[in-house]
Amino acid sequence: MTTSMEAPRRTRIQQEKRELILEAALEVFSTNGFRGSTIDQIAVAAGMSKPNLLYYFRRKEDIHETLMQRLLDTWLAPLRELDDIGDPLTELRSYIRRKLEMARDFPRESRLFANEILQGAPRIKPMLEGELKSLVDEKAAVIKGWMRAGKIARTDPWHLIFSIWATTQHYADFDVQVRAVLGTDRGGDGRFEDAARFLEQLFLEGLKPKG
Amino acid sequence: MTTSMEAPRRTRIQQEKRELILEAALEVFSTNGFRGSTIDQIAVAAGMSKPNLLYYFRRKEDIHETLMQRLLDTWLAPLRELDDIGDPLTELRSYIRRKLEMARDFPRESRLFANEILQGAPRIKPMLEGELKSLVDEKAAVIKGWMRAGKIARTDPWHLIFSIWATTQHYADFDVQVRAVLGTDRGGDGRFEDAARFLEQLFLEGLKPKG
DNA sequence: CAAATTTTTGACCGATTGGACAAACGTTAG
DNA sequence: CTAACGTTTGTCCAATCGGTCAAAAATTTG
Repeated sequence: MTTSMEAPRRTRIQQEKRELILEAALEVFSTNGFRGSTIDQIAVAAGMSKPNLLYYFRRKEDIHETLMQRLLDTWLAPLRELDDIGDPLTELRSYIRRKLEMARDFPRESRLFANEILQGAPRIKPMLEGELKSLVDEKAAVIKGWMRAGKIARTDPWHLIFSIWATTQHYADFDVQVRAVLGTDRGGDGRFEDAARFLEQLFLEGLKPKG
Repeated sequence: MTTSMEAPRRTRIQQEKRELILEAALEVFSTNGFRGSTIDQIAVAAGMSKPNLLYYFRRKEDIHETLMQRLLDTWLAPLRELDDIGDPLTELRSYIRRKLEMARDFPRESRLFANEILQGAPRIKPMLEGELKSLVDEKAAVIKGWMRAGKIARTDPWHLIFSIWATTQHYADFDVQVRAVLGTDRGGDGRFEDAARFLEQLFLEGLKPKG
């Protein structure tokens, strides 16, 4: 029930310290990118010495890779949950809400992913072309079904998914800009509820004035 | 009519070489980020030696700063053009189209900007809180006027602007992912026209099925 | 307890980095 | 031609980088 082949067989201390390092590395990598981050920064953030850190992860890349693998699992979970059962518009609305909640609750993960993609996805391109494409194609087919059934308006399902990704992750990746533009008053904690309300209207009804 | 106080007084060679360097630096910075890029990479891309490059820009930061200043001018031009004259829906539609064209024609500039914001905008935060906020607030007021006049549906103008930024720049910043998901067939040159059609429908009519 | 094992550290290494500098080279004006 | 000025380069440097290693310290095991 846990996981997987080839048991890592780790001690209690290894478990804890590796977790500590990954937490610190998420913070550092997500704000400085891979090349912009140093092992020393991560070690300091994790409260240990550089050689000590390298005792748990032999190479800088190993930390990044581990982080990336974990990220991708949780990151695509909301899309996996998009289901054919239930009302299409409700289904889409909760997908948007879930994605927005992830941007609010896991902004560092979002930025880590954005950094990787921005730089051409050197480490995860195969996954994008394989696993991700399959998943999106599958869900696009579901959405197409809804369109054929007249449940939602006809459009391009792929670009629809892109637009949901873009609008929700924007609040994590461009957080500094969003805060700066909204100012201290509107840029406070309420901005995610405002965003949720806006996105719901945008995706459901668009901007055309009602009758 | 050109510009500004404190004349740089540059020779013809200086003009040309500085331009060459900035072009090369845009390429390198936009794909590797500031810290991830080396002066040597830029020098090679510009076809000159590292000391030679440093003759034209004394520090790595100077190149980045110059690039950033130029970027911001052209980057906000479409929003500045958003005008109170003309039909609101048409006005918004052409703003979206212009932004999407910029993502298509200047993806490196978009990625350079995204890199800067992702890392907390250390170099341009004052500009975001000052110039950018003023501009957005001004345009938000224009949009609010349209809403009061019943020309477009009532929503949050700020988040509307964010969503336009997010959806259009997505095609530059996340280009690798978009291509990977669409595959070679749909990921070709037509993807920007597909995106334009989709975004137009999304922003005008949303997803609710017609009658 | 003591032996075996795991964890931590200080010192160190070669490679790369941003940048300095003087000497060489090219260009142009008189 | 030549002096003045602008351009280019090879060499060098100190700092930082990712990573190694042996030895010390802590922990677990018997």
